[in-house]
Amino acid sequence: MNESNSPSNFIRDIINEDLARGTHTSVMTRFPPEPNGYLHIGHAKSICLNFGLARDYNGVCNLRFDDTNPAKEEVEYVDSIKEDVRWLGFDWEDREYFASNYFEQLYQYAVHLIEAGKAYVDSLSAEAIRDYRGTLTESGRNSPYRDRSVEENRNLFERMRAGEFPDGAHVLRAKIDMAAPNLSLRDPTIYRIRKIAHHRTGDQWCVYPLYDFAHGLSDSIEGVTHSICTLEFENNRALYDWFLDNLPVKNRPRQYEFARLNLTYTVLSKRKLLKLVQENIVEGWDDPRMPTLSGLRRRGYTPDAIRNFCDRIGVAKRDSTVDLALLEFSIREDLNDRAPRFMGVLNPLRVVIENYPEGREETLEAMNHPTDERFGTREVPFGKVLYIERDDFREDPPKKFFRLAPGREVRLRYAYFITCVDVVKDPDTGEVVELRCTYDPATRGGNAPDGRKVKSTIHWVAADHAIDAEVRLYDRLFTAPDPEAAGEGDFRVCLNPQSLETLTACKLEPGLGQLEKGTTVQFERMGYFCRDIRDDAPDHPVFNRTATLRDPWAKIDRQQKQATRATS
RNA sequence: UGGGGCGUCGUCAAGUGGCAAGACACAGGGUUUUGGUCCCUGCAUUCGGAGGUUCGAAUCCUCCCGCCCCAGCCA
Repeated sequence: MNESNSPSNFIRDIINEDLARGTHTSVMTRFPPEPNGYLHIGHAKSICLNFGLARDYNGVCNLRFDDTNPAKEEVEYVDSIKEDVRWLGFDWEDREYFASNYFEQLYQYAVHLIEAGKAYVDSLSAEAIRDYRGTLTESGRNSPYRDRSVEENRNLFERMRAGEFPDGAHVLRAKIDMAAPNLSLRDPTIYRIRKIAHHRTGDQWCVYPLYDFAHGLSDSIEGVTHSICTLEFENNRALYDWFLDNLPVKNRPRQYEFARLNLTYTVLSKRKLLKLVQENIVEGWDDPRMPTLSGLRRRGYTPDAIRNFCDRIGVAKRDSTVDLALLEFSIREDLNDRAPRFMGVLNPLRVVIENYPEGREETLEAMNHPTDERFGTREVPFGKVLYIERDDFREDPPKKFFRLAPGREVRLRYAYFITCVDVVKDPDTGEVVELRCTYDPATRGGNAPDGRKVKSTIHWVAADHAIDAEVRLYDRLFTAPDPEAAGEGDFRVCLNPQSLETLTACKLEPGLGQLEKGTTVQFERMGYFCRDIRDDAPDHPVFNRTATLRDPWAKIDRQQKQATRATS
């Protein structure tokens, strides 16, 4: 039955059993976002779970917008949600539903409850209702309006719908048990008056159902079999069941809860993400530092990488926090296979090849992928003046530094061996501004006929053909593994000041000029970079760093620097 | 102090009475015209703790400890 390579989990166990026992003959799930924000990587977990289950069990998964609160919801969000789910690779076909489609049916269900003496109109204020609810350890008290007659309740509820009362004047409550130890059973509110236009139903309604009432019944209306939500709804399950038990429903869905995704160095709550956007801490919902799907997309993440990540993290009931390194691993793994290689110099250092003939130019052949020849090859221009990465040269090379240094020979990738013969510095600042090198013409293409080896191969770009570009180096948004805890409510105290470093003087090999927006490539030795879809212009290429490559040298370098700091 | 959940490697996570999968991370080594990729190797005598049942327990029982969720007319 399970034909995918998605790992098993407790929900699959339940479905297997339901199918084996004949409780269900088919599976229907649903992804039920509230259109009040953009989707993030945590939603991706839910999407992959729900759509993945439908796919593997030959069932279907509906997309249903849980739009019962007109005060918070907007069409902008429904549009972005659809785009993101589609981008992730899932298809809800014609099953695009809205809880608001069921408002009339839901209203009738509420009337049914009233007529059965199981719901009443309460006229207590919000504060009074809270007061009457009791506490975690003390039971609540019945509202003085709890025993209104069916007639009176029906009449009042009709007039609520008709708009006769202002917001807050009355609510409809389920009559359950004010002494229930489970607070969600203490006569929960199921309808409130909200004289606000709804993004889909306009001003057709001024009473709106609450989540607990609308959700399970919407599941039932659609024929959902397994309604999967996150752990914080476990207490609500009793209420979910109560409505289904007390109303004449045709289908009987069951709710199951799994642990929501937490990621280190990341916040994943819509409220907090909204705050990052509203306070301009980031540049929008699709800022490449955001864990939103639109942000990850703009960063250069692929749907495959995200889906693989979701498969790897599993589905269970215990609260957990996944290491951000696993997400990074997933994108590197995917991009390693599919990203064509190029050379790009981020922090250029000018190099003049002294023995290379003045005015001469040649093109060299480079592989577009080191192990997959289907990517083919390309020509890269070479000349007397080049740029190399500033980090690839050290005047006083520390131990284990294999790259260029005075007197040292390295290989220019796909080109020649060069040796540094002189260092030119700015007379005022002492800054290295140029390297004078010699090349060995016999090493064209990168191999020495005499078999001699070099310890390092570095990337380069020919000065005369380089294109100028802006490159944005992104890093984690927070410095603390748990930004929520670290900030004690204010996660802004642990914002990473280096989460964005903009480099404006980058030199890229000419082939990169034609690269389509939104495509991700590897700048050899530097990482994966995605051509920006928003700020890029023909005369102003912009690249976003998707991820760095694994970089053992960076670690060694850091350790060495720490060691010298400790001894001095 | 009420109710609902959860505790297996640094982080995720299999395991459902027969003797601790896998992944990431980490640490070594090999290959390499990316200090990338790839390939080897190592990494829980132990499953929150203590008792008990059993020939045998992470799995069953008892007690204890810890963590999460619930007092919106939010979802």
